[in-house]
Amino acid sequence: MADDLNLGLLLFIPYRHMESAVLAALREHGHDLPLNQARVFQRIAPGGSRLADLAEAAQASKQTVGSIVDQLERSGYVRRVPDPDDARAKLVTVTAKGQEMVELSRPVVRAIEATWTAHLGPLRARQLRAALTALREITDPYAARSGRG
Amino acid sequence: MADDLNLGLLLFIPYRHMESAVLAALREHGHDLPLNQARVFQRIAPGGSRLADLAEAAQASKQTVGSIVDQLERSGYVRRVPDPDDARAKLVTVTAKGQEMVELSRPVVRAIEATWTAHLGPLRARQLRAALTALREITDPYAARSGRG
DNA sequence: TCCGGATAGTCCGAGATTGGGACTAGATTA
DNA sequence: TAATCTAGTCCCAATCTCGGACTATCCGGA
Repeated sequence: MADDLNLGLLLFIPYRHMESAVLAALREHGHDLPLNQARVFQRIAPGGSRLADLAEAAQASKQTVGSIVDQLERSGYVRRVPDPDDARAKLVTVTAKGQEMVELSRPVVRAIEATWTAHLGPLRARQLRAALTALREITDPYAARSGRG
Repeated sequence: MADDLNLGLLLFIPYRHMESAVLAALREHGHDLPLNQARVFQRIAPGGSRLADLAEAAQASKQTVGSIVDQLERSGYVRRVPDPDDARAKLVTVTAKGQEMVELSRPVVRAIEATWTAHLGPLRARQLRAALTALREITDPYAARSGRG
């Protein structure tokens, strides 16, 4: 495995790095979000997402995601609102406090991306983003539905 | 978030895709490896890894990784051998059965990488791997130590 | 050489997490 | 209208996770 890691792990390593850094920064600002909550939270679409969609995106059961959303709701980051299109469903939406957290994370993400860009050079950094975005088309089953709102 | 996902999530999506595919393929061959076990297993260096190193790589506590290694050991995928350099330590090494699983996963990884290459074109695919490998230098705290053996 | 402090791994136990099964309410199809 | 499907929730048992404490061993200094 040493030098020739598979692309999967190669993707995971910087992902985890970014994730840890963002979570650490949020923690310093008083938002102590566990990993599982963060992973669900970041998947919420701008106009809100259904539980079942979040479960699919996070590849976890509805019960699991339901309990994570409970916690996010108790902490005030999200809210469940009725889905106007379907009375059975609810949309998990980001509250003002949740939005504040999103805003807080933005500069951290930008700073790390800047580090990466410095290391790779602007061209390769752009190419990286472009390649990953293209890859998403064939690797994100959730992508098709994520434009709600 | 919609179109302009942060690089973190952009990295995670194809990673998860690869991981699921490999695990599903292994399952079809009788190797039913849970996610947490797979994530530890894939971090074992060719010559064996210490528990503490695996814990750092997986960003989990020693106890957690210890119990995961217990399971991998019970299933016959790894073995603990004394570390010749330090009588306190043990090296977690991959057994023949574990190696078989590694071999089994190789073609699956290659197949998915081929799909990605087809989607991106050979040049961009090469660039992607190169960029990720370069990124590892500044995002993998474990990289320095991972060349054991 | 001996000793104090650091490190590798393990055991224990409590709290959190996860998901199967079953349920209600609402949608959809015939 | 009835049969069927789907969204979300409740209950509960199994599993997972990790802080704290412990033993064995290593390392550096006197």
